[in-house]
Amino acid sequence: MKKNQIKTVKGFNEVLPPESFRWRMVEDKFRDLLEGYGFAELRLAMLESTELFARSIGDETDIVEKEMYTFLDRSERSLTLRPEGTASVVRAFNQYSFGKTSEINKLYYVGPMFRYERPQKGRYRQFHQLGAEVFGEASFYQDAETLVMLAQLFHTLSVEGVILHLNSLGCEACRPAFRDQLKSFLLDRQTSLCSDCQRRIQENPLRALDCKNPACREAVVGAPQINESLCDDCRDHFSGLCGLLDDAGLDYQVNSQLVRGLDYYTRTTFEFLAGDLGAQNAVAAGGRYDRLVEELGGKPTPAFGFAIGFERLMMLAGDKLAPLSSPFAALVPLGEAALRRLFPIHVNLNRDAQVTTLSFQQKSLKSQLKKADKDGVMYALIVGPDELSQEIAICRNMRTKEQTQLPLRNLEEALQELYHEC
RNA sequence: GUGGGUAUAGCUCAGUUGGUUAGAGCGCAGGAUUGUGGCUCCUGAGGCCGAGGGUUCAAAUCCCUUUACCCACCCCA
Repeated sequence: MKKNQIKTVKGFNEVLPPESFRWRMVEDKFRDLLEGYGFAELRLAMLESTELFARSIGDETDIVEKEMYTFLDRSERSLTLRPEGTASVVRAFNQYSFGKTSEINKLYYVGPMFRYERPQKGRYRQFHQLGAEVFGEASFYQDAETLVMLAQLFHTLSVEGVILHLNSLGCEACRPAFRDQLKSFLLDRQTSLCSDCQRRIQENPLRALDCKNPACREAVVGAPQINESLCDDCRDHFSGLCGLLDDAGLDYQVNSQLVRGLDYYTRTTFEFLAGDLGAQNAVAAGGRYDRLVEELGGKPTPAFGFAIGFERLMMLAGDKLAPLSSPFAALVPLGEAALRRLFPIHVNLNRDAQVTTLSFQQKSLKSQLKKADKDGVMYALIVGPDELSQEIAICRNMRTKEQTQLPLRNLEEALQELYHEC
């Protein structure tokens, strides 16, 4: 690395070949699955008004307090690179009045998110999420459909050992009472909590349940459980969902400590946890957020959504994907005249798929065949001065070493035919 | 923001108590075979030893500073 070499900024990792091919395969599978369930893609802005995230994610959350890329632009507006996708989707849902044109809206997105954190395994400052949101459906059937769909995605990608953790956070009817109950529980044990949790008692007491500090974990043993104070509606919603998951044969663990780092969730919340991802073990997470659309200025609209960490998904799925396909044949010209003759055939054949390779560099037969072998082609089509004068091409089967002659005049059609045969 | 580790060729890594011109494997290029791939053999290109400073006759090696990367805490997808 040269002294003045300019490099990517810290934590902004790029995806290079051949990894980029694998990303495309996984992304395509995600799109196919989601579109099969009636979702449509939204391609949204990556830069938003800071206020959007402060209002949706919650200004007491770690994300908003210390992890956002926030700056003033030349007009002194406070802008933020999006740290997650849901806020933007809800903003768009309201801005473009999706709710008025259709009862149910199912939307998905794929793209980079930005959080200013110390990078480590499975965590980057620019990372990518595959996410989806469903608006206008309050039924627990929707929660179940979405969770089963996610499990299907993992199955399609041969990702194993991912466990669904599930909880309900209640709604505005039952959560306030629980919060108060939890608050007084925590206040009694205030001195044994970490400083973060002491601060959280007032603004975000639920978060203390999820703290990983050993002292806090011990202190919250015996804390009031949210699922014991759910209202009847929330209880029915949660047990209805669990019943549907049982019917679908989808395993899950109810985890009453599971709290999301974002404030907007109500009722169902979940995480898909993977055993072999190290410390960053949540590969997908989400839940229901029935109040957020209204809080961001829209009509009251129930909603359910999730996001998948693309990098984390790739760590689980990456090496199980099908190998990359090879080009079918190598065109091997010897001399300028042969190259010139083969060029139009080459470009015509590659219109829809990579059928042929062609070197423009006048390399030796030996090195061209070497390259053809490395590329894994089925055939090499050799055309030199001798073949040109006889109007033929030598067609060498790279596996059997068998060589036949093809008329140069119909070479394009002959290759086309061979290609479609295999 | 807090710890720990690492930094030598495109990649993976050796490099002794400081001592001539810094090494291997893989990869890349060429040749052995004037027009036939994989195996083998030979040859070659490719390095400011992360950067800056210091100690020394002499530094990849010792000291200081700094940066980047990795892992963990934290947070989360």
